[in-house]
Amino acid sequence: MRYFVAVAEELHFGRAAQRLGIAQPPLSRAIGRLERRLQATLLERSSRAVALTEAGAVLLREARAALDAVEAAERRTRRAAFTTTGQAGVVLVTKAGASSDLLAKLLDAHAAEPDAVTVDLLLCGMGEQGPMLRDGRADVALLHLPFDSTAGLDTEVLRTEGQVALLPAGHPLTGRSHLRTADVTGLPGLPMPRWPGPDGTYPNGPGPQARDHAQLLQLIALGRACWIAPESCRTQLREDVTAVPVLDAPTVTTVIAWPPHSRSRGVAGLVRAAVRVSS
Amino acid sequence: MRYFVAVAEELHFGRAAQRLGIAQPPLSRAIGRLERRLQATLLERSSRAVALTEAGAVLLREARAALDAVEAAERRTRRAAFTTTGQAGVVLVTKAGASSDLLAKLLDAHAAEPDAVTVDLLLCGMGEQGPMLRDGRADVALLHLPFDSTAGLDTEVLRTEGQVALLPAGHPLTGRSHLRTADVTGLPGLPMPRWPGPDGTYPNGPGPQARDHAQLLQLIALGRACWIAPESCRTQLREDVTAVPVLDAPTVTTVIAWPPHSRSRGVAGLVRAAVRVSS
DNA sequence: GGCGGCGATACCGCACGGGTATCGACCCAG
DNA sequence: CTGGGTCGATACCCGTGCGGTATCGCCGCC
Repeated sequence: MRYFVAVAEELHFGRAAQRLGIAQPPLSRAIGRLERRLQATLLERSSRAVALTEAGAVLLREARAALDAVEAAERRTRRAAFTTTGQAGVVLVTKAGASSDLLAKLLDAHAAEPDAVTVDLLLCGMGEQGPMLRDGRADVALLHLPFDSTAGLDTEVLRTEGQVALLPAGHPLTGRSHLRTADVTGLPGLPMPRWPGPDGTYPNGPGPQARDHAQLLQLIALGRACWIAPESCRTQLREDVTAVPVLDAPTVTTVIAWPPHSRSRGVAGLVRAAVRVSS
Repeated sequence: MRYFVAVAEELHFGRAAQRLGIAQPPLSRAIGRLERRLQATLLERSSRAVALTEAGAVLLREARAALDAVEAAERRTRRAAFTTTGQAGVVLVTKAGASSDLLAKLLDAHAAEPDAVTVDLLLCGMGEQGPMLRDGRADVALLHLPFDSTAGLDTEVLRTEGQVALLPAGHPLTGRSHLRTADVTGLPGLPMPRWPGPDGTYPNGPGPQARDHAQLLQLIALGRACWIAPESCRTQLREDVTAVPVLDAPTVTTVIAWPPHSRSRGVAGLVRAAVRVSS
């Protein structure tokens, strides 16, 4: 299955074999065997190009999920065995820099519980929490609707908040008590920065490039950019950046999420602490 | 992994090997290899009994999910390949006898769509829809909250309804315009029937045994039982069974659900038809 | 203390997965 | 039109791994 996913992604047996660290002939045979076993034509080979069939597309989706599941099984078991203390640790993943105030309260409250298990923190980029939960690198996540997807996860809502515009201190708009989205998009000289996607490349378009929150805040402080972010980011602002509420920006909901089948005692305890802190 | 799940469920190498159709020594070695590969002690062998360790319990949960995922991948791919028409069929699973009016409307509406795919129906017992979706025997399900769990599934609400008490025609309570739960529990001579669990055995206690809806209705008509069911069951009632609203019974919500990663074109079309029909 | 149940170990054979060499089909350039 | 180059399939060989049978070691129990 790993083999098939590699070929389906590369659409090229040679490159796929290279990526898998094996030679090309065994790969061809493995795919052939898989097709015979499933009684399905997965790939259309036309001697110059390789294309996915309908059934191949189905298998690609399902196989990715299945591979994630076995990877998760391995990783979680390894971790469970490694923490020999009897208390299995739990890995909590969240976007770097998001909800840090809530996170701190959550960790404090949880550590104070009598039966608290060890919590390892894992910070990631935007939208990577889902895959992390699916393949077992993490057990619980903090997500932010509507940006992250909770598909396939169990969740508890922790808080909802409005958003604020981040502007250079002293900018004319900082005198206003509130703004609308239209006020801060297309400001001359204050574009929204571009973020790198999951593949590390920046989208085309105007605006400076920012790799993390520190760079973003510095760009704003220098008067080269503006941004819209959840209210709670105010606790992490520098003095030379000002926040002004944006009334019509979408409300941000912070939720704690976990894969439904892996609700271990450790996960359950952390979730309980989270809802208690947030209410 | 299949081997480990078998051993973990039987807690006995000999029986597990028998169930797997292999001899006992290879099974012992396979588990040993797995433990070495994961660097974890999964089972506590004390020469007279086998017990799960903490890590073993984790792996059991995760391995079940993983095995379901690969089984689902195999099944869905086979089905996608088998329907050679270009249009991949979709399997819809629901509890036998539940929401049959809505189901009929849904199937009609969907069949009338221009790009409708083939829909195969699969009827199952109570609470079996989740596993069916997980291991690929079905692609979409009709669930009924709060009885079924939607953990790990994407859903759309189709309708919510109250519940009614099913009583023999002519019973004194059928004169009332509405009832409360307490009115129908513990009625002398009219107990709630017992249903077989997933393992096929009946729970202990009073009340007659009923294996399906026809038996249930007959028991009610004969004045030997009563029952509480969603309102929509009225369309399937016999003349000798009367329905009376129960005000404080929990509201039943019918939802259409599917595994989030497998939202194929066929599934999406069926869901669209469902929400259109229900609104 | 001997017997029986149960998991682990020893040893053997086959079959499957991987590697190298080569073929056959096709595109393209000259 | 033909030769080189690319790419997947095939042929053949080898080693490892998995499964089977026989047996051991341990422990509870009659």
